[in-house]
Amino acid sequence: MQPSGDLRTEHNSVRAMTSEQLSDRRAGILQLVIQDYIETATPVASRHVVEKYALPASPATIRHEMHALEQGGFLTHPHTSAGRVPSNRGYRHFVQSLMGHAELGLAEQASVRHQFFQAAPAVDEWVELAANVLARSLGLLVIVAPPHPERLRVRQLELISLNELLVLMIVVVQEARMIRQLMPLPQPIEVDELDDLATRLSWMLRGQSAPDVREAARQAIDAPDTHPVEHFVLDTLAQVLDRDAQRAGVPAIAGLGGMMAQPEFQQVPERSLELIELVDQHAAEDLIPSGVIEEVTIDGAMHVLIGDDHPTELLQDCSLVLAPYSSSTITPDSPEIPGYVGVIGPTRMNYPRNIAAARFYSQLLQEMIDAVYGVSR
Amino acid sequence: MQPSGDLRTEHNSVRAMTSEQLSDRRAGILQLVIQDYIETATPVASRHVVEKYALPASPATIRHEMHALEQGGFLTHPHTSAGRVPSNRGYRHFVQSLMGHAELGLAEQASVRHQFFQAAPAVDEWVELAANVLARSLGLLVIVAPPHPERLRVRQLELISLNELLVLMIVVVQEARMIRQLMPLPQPIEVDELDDLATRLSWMLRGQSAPDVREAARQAIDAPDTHPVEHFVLDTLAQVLDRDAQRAGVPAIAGLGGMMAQPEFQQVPERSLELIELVDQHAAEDLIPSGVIEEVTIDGAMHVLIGDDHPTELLQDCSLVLAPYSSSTITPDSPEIPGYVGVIGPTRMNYPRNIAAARFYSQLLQEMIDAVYGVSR
DNA sequence: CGTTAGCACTCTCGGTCGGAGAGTGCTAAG
DNA sequence: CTTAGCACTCTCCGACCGAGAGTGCTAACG
Repeated sequence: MQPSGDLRTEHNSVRAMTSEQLSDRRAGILQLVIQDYIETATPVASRHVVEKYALPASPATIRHEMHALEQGGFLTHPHTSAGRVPSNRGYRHFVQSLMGHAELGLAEQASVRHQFFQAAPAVDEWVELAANVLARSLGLLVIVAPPHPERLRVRQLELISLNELLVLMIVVVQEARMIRQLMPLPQPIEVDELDDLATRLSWMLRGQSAPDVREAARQAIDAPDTHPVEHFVLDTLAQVLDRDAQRAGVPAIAGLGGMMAQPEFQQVPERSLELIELVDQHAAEDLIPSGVIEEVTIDGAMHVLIGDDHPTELLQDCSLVLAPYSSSTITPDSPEIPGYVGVIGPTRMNYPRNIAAARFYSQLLQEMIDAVYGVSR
Repeated sequence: MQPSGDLRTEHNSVRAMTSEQLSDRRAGILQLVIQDYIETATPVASRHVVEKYALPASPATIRHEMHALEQGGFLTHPHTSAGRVPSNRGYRHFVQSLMGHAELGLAEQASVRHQFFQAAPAVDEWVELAANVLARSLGLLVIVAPPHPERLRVRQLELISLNELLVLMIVVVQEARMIRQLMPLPQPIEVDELDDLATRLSWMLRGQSAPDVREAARQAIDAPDTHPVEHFVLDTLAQVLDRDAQRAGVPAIAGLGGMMAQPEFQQVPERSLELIELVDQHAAEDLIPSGVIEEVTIDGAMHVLIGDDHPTELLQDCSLVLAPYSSSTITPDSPEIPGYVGVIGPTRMNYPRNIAAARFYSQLLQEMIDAVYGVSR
């Protein structure tokens, strides 16, 4: 799956706009208003926009247009005598039609790449790094998840005796992850015997996943001449494979600080508190609705959820930019749940920049993973 | 080092109190005021305390005593017509002399133990778990760090060929940690040769730490008949040992949500924001002053820092309970930096409970580590 | 001399009021 | 269609006020 330039927003099937196409000027004004509001976070007044952008029209005219835009549902104003604020619909139209396609600056791209090549070459590290760097650069909440296989398949098994009754099990799986597990034995075993067992199982299990291992464990129980520890090891291995398949996909979350510094969170303590609590508990599943993850798994396209698209009440006034990516190791017999780069911020977020950034980081992560894990022999 | 029941607070050498010993009644009132304030977070009035605790005296009398306590520096009041609030000195006296010795309830102890035995047996997991469970139970910020050796010593080395030019290096160190490192090779090497190299180096390096490995690398360069990859492997190994010694001690932080829910943070957005930012960046070193860590490394005793003991301005109105612990694997030739369980909350924290909890968790962690890693053969 | 009732005093808190400022919507003229 | 003018509305902010809460002081009492 190649991250496509294609952009999905919810509601995009609903072409409610056909009835009232926006004139060029009107669209231009909408764009200016949205850009200005994104920048200043204050309702934008007709007069302000005229002066700031040196429009060839009077405030009254602009007011007229703004009024029309409000009728169309693209703008609102918080009270009679305040400037205009984009509505969710306004943002949606902005993202779909008004805003151009942006890329991250080359200097920034280079600097980010540099940091990634400095880091230790492990997916977890990259994911963590991506979340931190991106969060810092955007000042928003960033959630980055690694792609992970649905099932892990054994590649190599090592058993290291720590003492008579304690063994360290190391499993290298096909997907180049590594799992370690301390294993207290039910009965002692000789070091030599343990080594033999490890090499034998390592051969036997190559390419197998949890269900296969379970099957092997069942057979080992029936076979008369096997060491009792063998069954125990197989059993533990199966458990560990399952457990780690779960754990492989845990996302990194960063940027709570920047997020809380956004003006929309300064005044609403109880909403802030909820959000802090979610992040504190690493509850990524509550921050990114599972429905979108499913869609993304199927179509692999970037998604932008704006405002009340969001099912969680907590994030009513927030938007989510989600850029999925997969490793190229994906094959029919080892299906994979894609990773993603998610940016969460107030609906008043810098969409062009955030979308470009999420796309760039997701592509970079994909590249990095492919470069290192892509070709296995 | 056994976590001792001994309790240190800063300033405890200063016996400024000798000049004015508190009468029994006065001390009792101080205790009531502090307990009440800890419970309610509102300034406590003379009348309130009389009614709530059915004191055999009138509000006026209590007022008199409170006045005296204020003269002595144990209480303050925020403004003329508010109840009394404990001062830092008041808290300090409370912790040192007034509050009794508390233990965690047996039911809670059992439940926590249970959770620990459920978890995967790895120090990192325990540390993470301890931070989460404790934070949730106290509703405060909790920082838990694992003890970690100053130097890592090699126990076993594995080299797993992923493809022609990419090798996964796995180092098991004496301290039962495991390090993995992906290593792009400067030139290809046969799989058999790689296996040989691994077993040979594994023997050769057993018990050695980074400086020794560096030395070995230097010798390998001079020796004429060694495969050029050998030097490269040794070099990487030395780097990795150093890097991981750093990384081994990273603390887990949890409980920001509960902390921000404390009334003292509801009204002060900019202070909250700073704190959120520190936690977001995992800046444990800014939350726990390094001076205390040093002291703790030397004397191994619990410490309680109250209010302006804290050098960081940010935590002026906070207290820190710090319970250090070490693994028993510590020997003269492998010095260890102790781990700790730290609880940070407003100075108005439940000291007896928090101290008991920190002590219990630190002892539990020590037990767990000793049970699994203590005896190595 | 310690204790207590009484009372004046002080300060916060919440609500109301009013003026300044900001923007809009409407209207009528260009 | 555009625009100047103007009335209207709503927020924001500071001032003000009264109620309530608690203290500190004083004087009387056992």
